[in-house]
Order: sequence, then C-alpha cells, then structure tokens
Amino acid sequence: MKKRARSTSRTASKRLDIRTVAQAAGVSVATVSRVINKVPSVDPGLAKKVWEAIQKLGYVPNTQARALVSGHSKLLGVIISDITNPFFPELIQGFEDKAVEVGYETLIGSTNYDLQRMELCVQRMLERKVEGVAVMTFGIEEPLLERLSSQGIPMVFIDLAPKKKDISTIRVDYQKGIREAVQHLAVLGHRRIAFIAGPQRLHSAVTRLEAFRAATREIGLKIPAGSIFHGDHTAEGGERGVAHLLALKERPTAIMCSNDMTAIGAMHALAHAGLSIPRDISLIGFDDIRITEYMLPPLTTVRMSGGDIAASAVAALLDPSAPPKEVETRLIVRQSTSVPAGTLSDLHADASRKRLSRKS
Amino acid sequence: MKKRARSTSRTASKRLDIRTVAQAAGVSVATVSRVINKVPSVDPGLAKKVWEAIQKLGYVPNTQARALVSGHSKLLGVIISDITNPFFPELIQGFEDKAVEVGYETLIGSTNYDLQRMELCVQRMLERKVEGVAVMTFGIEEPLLERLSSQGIPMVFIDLAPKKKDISTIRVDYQKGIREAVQHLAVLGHRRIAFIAGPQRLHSAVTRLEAFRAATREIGLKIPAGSIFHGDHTAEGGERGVAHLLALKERPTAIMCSNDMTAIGAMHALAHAGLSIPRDISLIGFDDIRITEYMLPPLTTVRMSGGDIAASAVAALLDPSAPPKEVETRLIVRQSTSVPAGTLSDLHADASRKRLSRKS
DNA sequence: GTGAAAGCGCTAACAT
DNA sequence: ATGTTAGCGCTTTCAC
Repeated sequence: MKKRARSTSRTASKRLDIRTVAQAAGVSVATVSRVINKVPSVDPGLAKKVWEAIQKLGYVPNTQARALVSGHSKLLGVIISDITNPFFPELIQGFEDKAVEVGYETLIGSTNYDLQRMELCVQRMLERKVEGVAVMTFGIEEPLLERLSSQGIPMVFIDLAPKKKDISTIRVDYQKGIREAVQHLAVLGHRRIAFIAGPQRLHSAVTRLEAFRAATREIGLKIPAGSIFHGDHTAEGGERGVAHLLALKERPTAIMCSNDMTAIGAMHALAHAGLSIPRDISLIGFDDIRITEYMLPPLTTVRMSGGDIAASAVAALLDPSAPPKEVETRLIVRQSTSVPAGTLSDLHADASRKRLSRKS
Repeated sequence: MKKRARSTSRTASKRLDIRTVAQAAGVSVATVSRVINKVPSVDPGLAKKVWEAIQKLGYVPNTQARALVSGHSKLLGVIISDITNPFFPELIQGFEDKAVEVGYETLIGSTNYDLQRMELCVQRMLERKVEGVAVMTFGIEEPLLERLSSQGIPMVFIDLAPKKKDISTIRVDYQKGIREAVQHLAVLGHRRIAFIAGPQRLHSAVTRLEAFRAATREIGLKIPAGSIFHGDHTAEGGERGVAHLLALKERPTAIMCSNDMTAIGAMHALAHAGLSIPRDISLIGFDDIRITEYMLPPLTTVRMSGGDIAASAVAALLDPSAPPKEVETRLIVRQSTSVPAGTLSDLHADASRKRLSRKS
C-alpha cells in the first residue's frame, strides 16, 4: 500500500516538502516554488509569509527533485590525476570557490593516473548529470572523452585541445614566466642552464619545455641534449634529474624545473650531493605552490595561479562559447638563484645574500 | 505544450531513458530496473539482453531520479577548514577512495575558517540530501550542527564529540606517537623541550598539547610555561613560535610542533636566525605530510595517517552504531633530530650524520 | 519471474 | 498574480 494519505492532509506531519510549506503559508505549491526561485511576480506579502513558513518548518528544497524536473543538476566535475600534488588542491579550492559562487556544486574525481579509475570517474559524472567537466589531467583516453562529448557536456582542458565542439581550452602563457626566468638567470651570468622536464605525454609539460627552448634560443644560449632531463613532475623525478645532470662532463650552473615538486626533489638531491643552493648551483621551479616559500632556501619559481586557472575553467564551462581568458605566468624571485660559483661578484653577492637571510 | 508524445513511441529518438532501454530489449522498465540493480530474480537470458541494449544505446541511469524515488542520495559530505593545508588533501583523497569503493560520491565543503561559508556548506549538504557528514574542522557552530542532526543525518568528528546520537567520533591515539617523540628526544639527551601548539579552540590541538605534557611529566621533565607557545597550525604560527622561544633566557634545545606546517615555519625561522637543524636545535613535527620528507633536513615527525582517518570516517558514517576504530600515531625518525649542541657525543654524531646525508 | 502503475519532490505550462 | 496539474526518470509495490 504505497498511496500515502496525501489527500487526507489532516494527518500531515512526517514529510516536510513543498506542500507542507504551501499549506502552512496558506498558498499553493507553485507560489512556494516561485518564492524559492525568486520569481519577481510574487506578491511581497505572500512571499514574506512563505519565507516565514520555510523558516519555521526548517524546510530545505530537495536538489534531486529540482534537478530532475528542471534538467539542471547544478553540478560541475573536475578530473585531476593526483590530488597529493600540492598544485591541485589550490586549483580545486579555486574551482570550488568559483563554482559555489555561481550556485554550482563540485564533483571531484581523481584518476591517480589509472585508466580504470578514469573510466569510473567519467561514468560517475555521467550518472550525476554534470553540466560540465574540467579535465585537469593529461591523456583522457579518447573513447572516454567521447562519452562525455557525445552527451553534449561541455568540457575544458588545460592547453591540450581535442578539437571538438563543446570543448574549450585554457591557454596558459608559459612563455612569459619562463622567459623571465631564463633571462633572470642569464643576467646573473648563467650560461649552462639545464632543464628537468615533465612527462612527455603531458601536453603542458611539453609546452613548458618548448618555452624554455625558445627563451634560451632567443638569447643565443645553446642547450646541449644532455642538459634536458625528462622527469615526471614528482620529487623523485627531480632527484633522478639531478643525478643525471651532475654526472655530465660540463655541469650546469643552474637548473630549471618543469614544476615545483620536481624542484623540491632536486633541492633534496643537491643537498645530499653536498652542493649548496644557490652558491654552487641555482634552481628555479614552476607553479609557485605554497610550500616553496618555506623551502630552504625559499625557491625562486614561476607563478601560475591555480585560482586563475580554476576561475577560467568554471567560466568556460558555464559559457563554452565565450573566448577563454589566457592565464598569465610570472617569475617570483626568492633565494634559490644567484650568480654562478666563481663569478667575480660572487663573494660580494653571496655575503650580502647571507646577511639578508639572517636578518628577520 | 509540454505533453511529449510518449505514447506515440514511433518517434522515439531523442530521450535516452529506462523506457528506451526496455523497448530495445523487449522487456518492461521494471525488468530493466531490476537488471541494473542486480536483483537476483531476473532471468539470466533477459538480463543479458538488457545489458546488451544498455551497451548499445550507451544508457546511463540518472542518479537524480534514483535518489528521488529511493531516498538514497549516495552522497557523503566532508567539511574541512582549509584545503591548502597539505594534511587535508591526503585526508580527502582517502575519504574519496573509500567512498567510491562503497558506491558513494563525495561532496566537499571548505569553510576557510569562515562561519558564513560554514553555514552555506551545511545548507548545500542538506539540499543535496547527503547521507552523512564528516566534520574535519573545529568549532562547527552548534546551531548549524543542530540543523544536520535534527534531520537525523549521521555525523562524524575528529576527537571532539558533541554527545548526541547520530554523532560519532574518531579517536586518535595522539599519546602514543607523541610519547615516542618525547622519549626519542630525551634519549638523545634533550632536557629543555619546547612545544609550539595549535589553536586552543581546536580540540585536536589541545589534545596534542596534553599528550606532550603527559609524556614529559612521565619522564620527570619540567616544562616551564614560557616553553609552550600557542600557534595556529600555520607556517606563520611556527615562525612566531620560534621568535618567542629564541627570546627565552633558557633556550630550548628541541622544539616539538603541533603539526608539520608549524614545523616548516619553524625551520624557516630557525634558518633565518642562523641556527642549524639539528646541530643547534632539534625539531619534530606532527602529521607526516608528504612534503616533510623533502625538507632540508628531512623532518622527524609523528605520523597520523590521513587515509586511516578517512577510512574510519566513511565507515562511521555508513554504520554509526559500529564502534569506531582508533587511529594510531607513531614517530618517524628522519634527520631533524640529534643530540643537543655541546653534548659529549656531539662531534661524533654530527660527523656521522653528515657522512650519511652526503651518501646517496 | 515479469509487468503495470503509483508516486518520490519539484518546476513549468496552462488556466484563471 | 496565483492556482492546478502533468510529468522529470526512476524504484517499488502489487498483481499476475
């Protein structure tokens, strides 16, 4: 016997839905719905009564029901590869802040670089009827991507742009920050600059490397093949990169890294090799994650704001036709860079740096 | 004109719902539903046909509709204070992994220590009809808490246990790890051990401080009032703590911190003061967030597994009656601790430590 | 074992 | 401006 005594409304008590409110306020459910959705045509007096009833009863509208009938889930998905990479939390926070601001909820899926988990993620997003997905990871496998795009769900990627409709791309101007970094090193006197890159399958990593190549070429610096090491955007990769670079006949005097985690691994390896930063070797990271400020020495790095990217992503998802804003990057100079060892001005520079850092 | 020509099913094409599948498989919607939900009583032959139809059409069940009728949203909420504290991502990842494993989705709300945002969080969770909320932040204001608990939504807290039904608590055995840390320092010869605590309103911070007091008392160590500094679980707090402690007449030879971010701030401040860790002063953190391993020197810390906590939280939410498992903590010795400066064995220990770290 | 049909709580025509 | 009512896509009795 399912038929609840909806008509015999005298016994109303247990369920707290829009009807209960309507009854308490002495109006119809339609009016309550209008009040909740702030439809302007409702009489202010009635609206007030409705709000009071809502307040008194502690009524909360059921999102599931609203979504079902309206067709809007008010849900946005983000797919990332590895939440423990400190760049992602900052991105997620930005995304979530922005999403909440425009009345959306965020569904997070982390793939952990696992294809099967990615598949599960896509399935979950589909089932929840997300209204858009930000793919902040490399290599979403085409067939999966297809599933989303065939439903006409807007998507946004970083850098990489599978050219389909409903798919937009957030362009990041890597060139600017990386150019600043290279020129910063060049001005200090560095000529042998190495680069520890990210995974080659990751588009954004490839682009960073290209930006580095372009920036060095621009100022006439030759980068021998051995000076480019392919890491994987983890600290371990940075350690391996340093091991490789230190074994070179011509050791670099400065190392740039494709992301901060790599640079942190590199710092670690350099310290273990008995090398001091920046006296013996200069180091620059990329991302400007929070922690870099607290490394010893504080890391000079290229800032790419996770918040900016997130805001662009949300905007792109909500209005896929709008031209996406380009995200800027810029150099943040801290204390992991200085003149190369053996430079004339070395003694002086080093001494003044020390004075500086002992201050505070 | 809303009335879609559902009866004139010849024109079926656009909408892809359970009816489409039923029709394609030549069964009723009820059967499709049963197949999807793996009700055992369905004929295997029919089930196969249904799965094929699902596959062929690319059908994805609508979670909203299922939730609406079944009353189960399959949604779990987590409320945290600050996602940029590296401890939380690890916790969230654990939570999410566990939740997905049991077929749930995770809704994340970060309050950023802001009451208004907390309010919004609670409202969102209520609207989405979450089936449980893990509150991983201090001081959820009572009235808000009330809103959740009055709906009979299970909640789980860390440490702090507002004694109500439907509310469970994850007990963390802070004592064990902190005791190990204190004894580790004592064995090395430290007698003046300071503590940089967390915010006093945060129950877990208070408990950590108490554990420290108990552990020192146990071995007969007197901790003067000035040796306890109240920070705020941020790096900035750690810096302030060090500034305070270094100004003491009797400087501590070792500092323990209420969390790793505090310890990282402390390292920073100590370096700026020209003090070397662990030669001049030993340092111990708490949490064992990923990055500690890569600090210079790698930080000795007390591990509290975010994954364990998350798993316990999910379990507690799904079965609030089950007795929650206690989460263990334990000391991870790295290289930020050694004998106090001036100790007889100092020279030797220091030298051997250096040899060690130059290895690799 | 399978199908028919009644709603889950809400929004949006449509009618008034 | 407000009320009436038909579904949104699904699960779940109930009858067969």
